[in-house]
Amino acid sequence: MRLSRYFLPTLKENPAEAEIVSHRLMLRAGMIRQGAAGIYSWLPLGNAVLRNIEQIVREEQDRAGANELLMPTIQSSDLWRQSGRYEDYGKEMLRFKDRHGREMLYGPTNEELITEIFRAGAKSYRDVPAMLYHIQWKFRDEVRPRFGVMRGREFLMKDAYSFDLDQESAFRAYRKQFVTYLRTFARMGLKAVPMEAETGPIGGNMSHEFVILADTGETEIFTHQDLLDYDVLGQDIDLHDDAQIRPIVDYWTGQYARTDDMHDQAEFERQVPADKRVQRRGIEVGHIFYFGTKYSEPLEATVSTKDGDSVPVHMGSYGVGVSRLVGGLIEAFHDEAGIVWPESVAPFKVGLINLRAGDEACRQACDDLQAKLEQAGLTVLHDDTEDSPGAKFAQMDLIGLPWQLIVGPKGLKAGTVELKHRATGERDELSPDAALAKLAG
RNA sequence: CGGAGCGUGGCGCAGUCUGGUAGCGCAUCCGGCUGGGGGCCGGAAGGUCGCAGGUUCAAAUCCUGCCGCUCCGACCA
Repeated sequence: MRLSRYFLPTLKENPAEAEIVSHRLMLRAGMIRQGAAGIYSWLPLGNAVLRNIEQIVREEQDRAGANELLMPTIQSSDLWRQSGRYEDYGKEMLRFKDRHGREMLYGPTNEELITEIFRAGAKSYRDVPAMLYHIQWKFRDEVRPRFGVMRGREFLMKDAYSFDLDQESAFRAYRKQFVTYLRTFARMGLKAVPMEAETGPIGGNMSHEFVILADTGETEIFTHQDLLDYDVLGQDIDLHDDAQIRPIVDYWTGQYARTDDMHDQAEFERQVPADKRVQRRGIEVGHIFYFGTKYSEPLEATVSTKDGDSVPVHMGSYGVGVSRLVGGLIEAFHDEAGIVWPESVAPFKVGLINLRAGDEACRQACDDLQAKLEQAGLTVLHDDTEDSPGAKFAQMDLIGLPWQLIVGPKGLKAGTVELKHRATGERDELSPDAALAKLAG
């Protein structure tokens, strides 16, 4: 992609309304534009990141055997009355009427709808266990939206739902998602820690919040260093084998990991040796629940057992704040100059900078490099504009692409280009071919 | 929902107290110079001063009402 043909309205100055670093950087990097309080348009650069995150979440859900579907953003009030939540949810739920006067709502979550879908399609114990998920926009009319996309009113969320014959089977589904979450966040380069959590308005009796580490995060967490060093991606785990995932879940849940509101200093010191105690800040990006038959009973989502009895299914739900993660990732990965994307979610892998757009040799070298990088399957943002070098460096640092490939007339005469690693600041002068080999390899 | 504050060109702000025909920096456009960390010179364009009403010879400025946005708190992915 040529920068001259890419809609990237970056800002040199800080917008006044943005207080926290991720919000500020997202606005400055031209990723989002606010439409109303807590409601954002995703500009091309922001959208690219959102899609990358979404894809990682999707791949890991698929890996866990969940089936993707897509439920609507708008729901009718009927099911919500059946579950009793139409009254409970309060003003956070955006309600309105269609032209026929029917009560509609913009879905803040989907337990009712998915339960109804399952009820209609599953009748027998043979239809469980089942796990369904979708990635869809939701709306919660927060009293006070803030922190940009981290606490917006409209947000993109992955929510998965599990349906099982009994509690033990439901717990297996829960463990599967638990490990899937560890994998999902690890793939984004994040350190995520599951914390025992209050269940909140969704209800139920087992729940973990997944908190990612970020120095600017709003939550204080206390935990054991070993959890942060745990390598889940390095293991070859069969998620469908409970014997393999159970020890992992037991290990994690056996360690001290609490947020400040649940923290007990004496208990912390008792459980964690002094040199392993970690007190850091974090952001909640995922939440998993087991809630049994809370929805299946009132909505009559039952299956028949082998004996011919009809029993309500045991359910769990598993959420990931996809759009929130964009902000969360920036909170975790930024420096003075701007964003520092982990490679797995970066909007482009390489920023190709032509320092002298008017120079024929530079132009040819850059066109050639862009073509070859793209042939190698790498995404490239090629700055082919007439801006001054300083402006180009500053902008490229701001948008945080992992690699900068810098081509200037002086280097070219010497047969070299410069490869800069955004995260470490490391620079290498090497031949264009060597740079290609390093990036493509 | 309680408390605080802010709405003036795309962005950041001054001007409001003390009414007199709207200004600065950045960005944009044109020309030239420059060319490894948001460069320089010259020229240009761009604003119903959030909206409505009122006071006044005259309102960005004073008064009333409304709308929007932000921050702190309570609440949440």
